[in-house]
Amino acid sequence: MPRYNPATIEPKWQRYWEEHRTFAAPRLPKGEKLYVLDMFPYPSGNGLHVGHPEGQTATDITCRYQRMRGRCVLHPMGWDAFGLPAEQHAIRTGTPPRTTTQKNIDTFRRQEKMLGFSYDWDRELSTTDVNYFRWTQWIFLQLFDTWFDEAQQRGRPIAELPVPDDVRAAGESAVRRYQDEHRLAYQLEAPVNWCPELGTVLANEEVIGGLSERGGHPVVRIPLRQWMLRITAYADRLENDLAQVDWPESIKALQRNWIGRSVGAEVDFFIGSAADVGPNGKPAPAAFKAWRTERAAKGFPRTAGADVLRVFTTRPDTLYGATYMVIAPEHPFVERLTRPEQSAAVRAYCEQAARKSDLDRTELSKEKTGVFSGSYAANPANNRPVPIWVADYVLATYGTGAIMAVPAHDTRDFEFAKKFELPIVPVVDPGSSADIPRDEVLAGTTVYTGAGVAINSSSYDGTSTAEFKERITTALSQQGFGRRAVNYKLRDWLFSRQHFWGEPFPILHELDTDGHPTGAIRAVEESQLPVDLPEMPHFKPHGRPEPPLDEAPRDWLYPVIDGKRFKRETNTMPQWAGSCWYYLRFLDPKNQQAFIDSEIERAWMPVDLYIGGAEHAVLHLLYARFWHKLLFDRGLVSTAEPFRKLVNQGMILGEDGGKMSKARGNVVNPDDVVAEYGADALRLYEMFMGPLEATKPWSMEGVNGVRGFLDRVWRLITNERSETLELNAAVQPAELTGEQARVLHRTIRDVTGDIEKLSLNTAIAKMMEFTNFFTKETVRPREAMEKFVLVLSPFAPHLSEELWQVLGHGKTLAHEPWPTFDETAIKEDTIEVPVQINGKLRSRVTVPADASAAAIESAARAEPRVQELLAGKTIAKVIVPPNGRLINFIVRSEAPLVITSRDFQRAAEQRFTTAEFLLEHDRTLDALYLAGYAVECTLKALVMYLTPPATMNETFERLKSSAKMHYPEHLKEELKNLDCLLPIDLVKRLRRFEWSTNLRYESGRRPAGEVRGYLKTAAATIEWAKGEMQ
RNA sequence: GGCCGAGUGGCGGAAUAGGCAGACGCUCGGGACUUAAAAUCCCGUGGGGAGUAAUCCCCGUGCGGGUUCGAUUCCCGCCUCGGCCACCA
Repeated sequence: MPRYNPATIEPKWQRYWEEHRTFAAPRLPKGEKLYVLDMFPYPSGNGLHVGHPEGQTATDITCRYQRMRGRCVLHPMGWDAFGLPAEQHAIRTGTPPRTTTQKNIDTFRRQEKMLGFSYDWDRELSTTDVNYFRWTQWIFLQLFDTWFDEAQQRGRPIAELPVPDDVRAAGESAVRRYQDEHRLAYQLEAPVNWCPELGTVLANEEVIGGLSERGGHPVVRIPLRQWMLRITAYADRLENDLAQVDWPESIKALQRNWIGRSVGAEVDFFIGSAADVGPNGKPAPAAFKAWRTERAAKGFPRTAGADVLRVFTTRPDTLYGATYMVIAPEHPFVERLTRPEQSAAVRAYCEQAARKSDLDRTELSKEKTGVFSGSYAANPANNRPVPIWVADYVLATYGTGAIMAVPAHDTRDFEFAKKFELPIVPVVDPGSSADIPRDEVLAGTTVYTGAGVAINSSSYDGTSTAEFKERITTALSQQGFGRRAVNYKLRDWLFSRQHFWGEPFPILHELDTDGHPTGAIRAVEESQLPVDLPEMPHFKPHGRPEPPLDEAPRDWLYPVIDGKRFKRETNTMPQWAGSCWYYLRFLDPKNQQAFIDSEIERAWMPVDLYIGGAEHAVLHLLYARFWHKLLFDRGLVSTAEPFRKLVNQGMILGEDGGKMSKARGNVVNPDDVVAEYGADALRLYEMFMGPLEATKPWSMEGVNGVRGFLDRVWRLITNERSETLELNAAVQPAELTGEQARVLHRTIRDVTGDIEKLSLNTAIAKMMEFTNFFTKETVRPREAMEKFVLVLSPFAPHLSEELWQVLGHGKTLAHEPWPTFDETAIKEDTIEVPVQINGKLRSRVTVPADASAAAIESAARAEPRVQELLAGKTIAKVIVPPNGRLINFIVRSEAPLVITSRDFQRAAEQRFTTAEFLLEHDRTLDALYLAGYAVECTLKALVMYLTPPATMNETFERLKSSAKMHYPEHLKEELKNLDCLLPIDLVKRLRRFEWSTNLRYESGRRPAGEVRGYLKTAAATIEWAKGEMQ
């Protein structure tokens, strides 16, 4: 009694694939290559999550399909295994992170294999393998050895960096320092986010609202020496090259947003030296004049001197409206600019700001705070002195850390100016428009941030905002006061972490004879790589920002090279490092000579399809692209972009519709699902849930549903009643009937198209339709069954392999050619064409598939029901769309309206309303006309009545005269009968009636069939209205 | 506050170069088989209405407008939900 039993079938085929190395990819592609990649998982202690197989099944289906299409497919899997949890586990239990990590990897590998993905397991790698991270270190050395040539917009070897003569003259160590300042990997003493709880420094991206992203612990800012990567140098290319990749627009937008390019101008405001400032804190006019003259002669300096406050603005056109300036509390000039009388207030403010966490700054954002420094700068546009304030709404880390404040045209400046009663001078006239209170803008009581026409701007008055920007930027640079400038939100990448469980930096710090660092650093020789992690005696945090590796054994920590003692860099790299290039290592994972063989790289790159979660939409993808561009610039890879096509899978929610989490108790474990329903059912369900990109809730009933489908497929082909595994008797070597062929070929065509579009949920629906059809067939031609099994195989590979074997095949179907379809077999002889009348579906006609528009029309006209509906009507127009999939008759009624006084009389005799009477005698059009007319009259009357100063009598007279103009004589009688004057709550009642019926009817667009429903309402309304009037 | 995305039956979702709304699945209801149950198979399942019936009609894709012979699809204006960023000058 062999029923479908995934518990035996699935391990059997997994073993087969492994033994036969069915999915091993060659060193170099044979034929057309396809590189399909999943974002490799972090092997957490919780094991695989149902979210992982979602994207992985999609890539697996693509791979299995493309293999059968003859593509040479590379599909690898590995582990992003450095990370904090293993280290924290080590601190708690003393278990070395490598041990924990290995155990987790083993669990993940078992689970991945359990799901039957067609990975080439020979290429498995982990970022924590020494053989892997030695090359991560090697790439870091490339970053260390590269500077960015702005002019050429590319990274070049540091040896090619032009060194200014004065630096060269100052000696070798000056040159080295100059080079170190220009490397893509450089050190910086910077305020960093120190999290005492985690014992580490975090990147800005890892801090959310003043708390650590992981664990939610408080974070404080302290200065510390850090490694930085100069990603900002690549900002423009990272943005521009988005144009050449096939990624979702939303992800591109996220990246652009993160890079945050904005175009504007830098402008210098003169502050002068102490000697240039008068007793009131304002620059002395003479000094300012001298400065202006000097600037006109020398131009705008590259770096701002001490005599100016440099600002960045995207609105140089509002320069005349800059009535004050603001500098960040961390700005280097704060102390200098603070006048004695303000120093207590400023110091208190800055101390308070320093204590504030990011969270506080965000939460207090509603209320602006700040303090006057006592000093002034000179506005270069109008030569007026403007006060300089210190406020934390200006960020030290963006632009120059100082702004010119234009309260009339910037919301934040406006709020600030209001609070501190600073002058507000409008310089942009918004012009008259309905939504903008122009008067208030011109009075300075409302902020306006849009474009307009310049005012209060000297000779620029009347200039449009866009033109003004251009002109003033040009003028400023001619005068030496400013220049065009571009700014980015993107900051350089803080690349060091104070963890043990990460890649050590291949960097040595030179020590003097006393064992103190000299400040000089050098790279570890390539030949000395890898720098492995030392055995650590313990993993206890020592509570200082220095990394755990500071406690490493001395022989590791203090190497001696050429008789000189060094100290190793003890920071380690962040988890992002390993994931920045793993897609390259998969191509050549065992190479001991190079990070990748360049022939192999050229042959397989780029990644053709990359699928993973949207949580990596910004950071991982930006970092990886950055590294890739560096490698590209250094001639180490052949493509400018690593990932040609990117797809983000959506999140899978718990059955309760919330995010899966232990706390909610709604986590679904793949092991359980596979044990109960099988891996094929899990795979199929995850694809059937909905579109890949959508967020979808899990449903066990849904899993059960697709399992039912697999059961039906099993019964379709095998004989479940037999003792042994054998074919169902209905499966015979028979010719396909026309309909069978149509179903088969349509299924092949649709599934093929859907896989190409990654529309996998609809692909499965098509296969279900196939199964539903053939289940009813008593003869199931073998050919159809075989082709169907091949089509199903990318989705449910285990079941398909088993059925393929039952169908008599000796080896795996993984490399069988993908079935082709025959368009002529799909074509039906006849098609059913919907017939619309006035846009409403009324009937269908069956016509030959190749029928012309004229043939469709005559067939439609011949249809009895259509004839009935068109009887007595004039066909104004017939529409048949080019594809011939529909016909629409546009008709106008020319049925004469024959409502006579006799009708009214007889209706009254039979105690009907006139409308009811007409309806009773099948004179629906007349009845509708009457009803609509009556309702319209009622409405008109209502409107007139409600319009003062009309009295009831006046209203009635007006109504009658209006009726005289538009309506036939005999209907006026009915109007009189209505005697209409209505109470207010008729409005509600009428609203429910679609009174436009009348108008539409008059224009002939309403089909007669629709009349009855309206009529009832209308008749009832009239009746009710009459009642009201008594 | 900014950017992006989404609103369709009891549920997950189909269908958009504008053309039969609700494919496929779940749920639920009915039936067949069975001593019975499970399993399986068949039928029905957006709401409302008319009819003994075959069948027919009306409404219906978040709300309000618009374009069109025809709008879930396109345009304008809102509402709601979700995601990301958030004082970026």
